[in-house]
Amino acid sequence: MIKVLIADDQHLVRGALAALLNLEDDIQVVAECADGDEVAQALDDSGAQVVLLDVQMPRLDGLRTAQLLRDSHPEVKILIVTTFDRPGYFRQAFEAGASGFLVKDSPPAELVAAIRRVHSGGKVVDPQRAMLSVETRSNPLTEREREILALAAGGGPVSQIAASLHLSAGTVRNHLSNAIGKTNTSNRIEAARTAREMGWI
Amino acid sequence: MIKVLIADDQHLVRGALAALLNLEDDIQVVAECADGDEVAQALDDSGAQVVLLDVQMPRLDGLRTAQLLRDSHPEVKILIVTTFDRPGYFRQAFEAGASGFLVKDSPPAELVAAIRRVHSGGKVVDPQRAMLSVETRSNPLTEREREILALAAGGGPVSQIAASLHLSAGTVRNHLSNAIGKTNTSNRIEAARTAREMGWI
DNA sequence: ACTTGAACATGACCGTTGTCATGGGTCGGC
DNA sequence: GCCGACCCATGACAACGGTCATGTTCAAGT
Repeated sequence: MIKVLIADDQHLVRGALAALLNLEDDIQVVAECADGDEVAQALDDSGAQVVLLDVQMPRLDGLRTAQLLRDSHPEVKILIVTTFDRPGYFRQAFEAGASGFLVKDSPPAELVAAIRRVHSGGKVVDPQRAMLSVETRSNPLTEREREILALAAGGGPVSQIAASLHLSAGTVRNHLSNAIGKTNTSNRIEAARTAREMGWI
Repeated sequence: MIKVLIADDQHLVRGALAALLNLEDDIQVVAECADGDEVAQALDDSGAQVVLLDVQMPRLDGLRTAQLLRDSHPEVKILIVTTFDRPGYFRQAFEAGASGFLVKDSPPAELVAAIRRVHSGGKVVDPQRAMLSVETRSNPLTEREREILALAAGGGPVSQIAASLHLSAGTVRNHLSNAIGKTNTSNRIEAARTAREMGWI
């Protein structure tokens, strides 16, 4: 019997997934969490062997939760589930020690198959995702551009970014302009967003 | 036995909800759709009595689907389900003829209760949502502001908006400035977004 | 009839933003 | 050593965006 913990902030989805998995003879949902920061405690109480983590959660998201569990509960297998298939999520998931990555678009059968494979020590990659990830070119942004773009994502004015980096405003604008060009966007906000989606920052 | 149709673009969520509902003795999921434009056909084939519509769907979203079903299948009860509880969704759902509105944060028991109540001819409103909806002030935007804001949402330059309305660029900017003030935002894009979320456009 | 207030339209003003041309560093290959 | 390629930094410049002050129209209230 495979003991599973489900972490998803949407109560309905959480319950529905539990119902789905409990239909399987060899799978049992032993705990549910609405946020990442409840997972560690719930793991100790329930003794789950596989953890299903949704990326989007209010306080502690799935990716950071995975990082923490990797240290505190290294024996537990982690399966990341997400609504949006951004290349950045995919990369970060495995860097955070996850054993599998699944999109919520996948058929239910794939989820149960993934849980079994992960439980037996294997890795799970949505083949469609893997293809897309390969063709995603590696980061074309320079160090400075990444740094500035990350700050620009906060929405603050250029002058503030410049001040915090001890640069002139013109320099910051220039780096942003380069980043905008490289991301095929037309302003800093879109540039920051797509860079994040591509896993470049 | 209550026959239910589920429309949700995420395969996993769809299957999980079906599993959850099929656990109930008096409820049976007879059809699943990945998009709103499949619903009418699936309804004819399955004879479902209650339709579960997710708001977010790629081609034909849940709200528009509800509008169409209201005419083509007036006897079918509609339950709108959504991830994000924007006041606009709530209002539009009932204008589109839905009998119920539920957020995916609700506990699973509330979903089955809602299906039973809707099936027996009642209306279902998440009490928490109803409160929030009442306190949402009615549309503070003027006719012109709404019109311009809707165009601005497309992201086009001011000059283009001005041309399509036969106005000067300055006038358009002025209306946008007013709308920005009324929405407590700091640029046209945010203003358009929150106006849409509030159901003002 | 007069006043008041709201919605609309317009142009001026100024800060912000993105682009460009330029120059100074560093690194690797010829 | 020399040269080209690359990254970084900077200021000039033009375009865009939001705010403001002003003027007009129209409907409601007095």
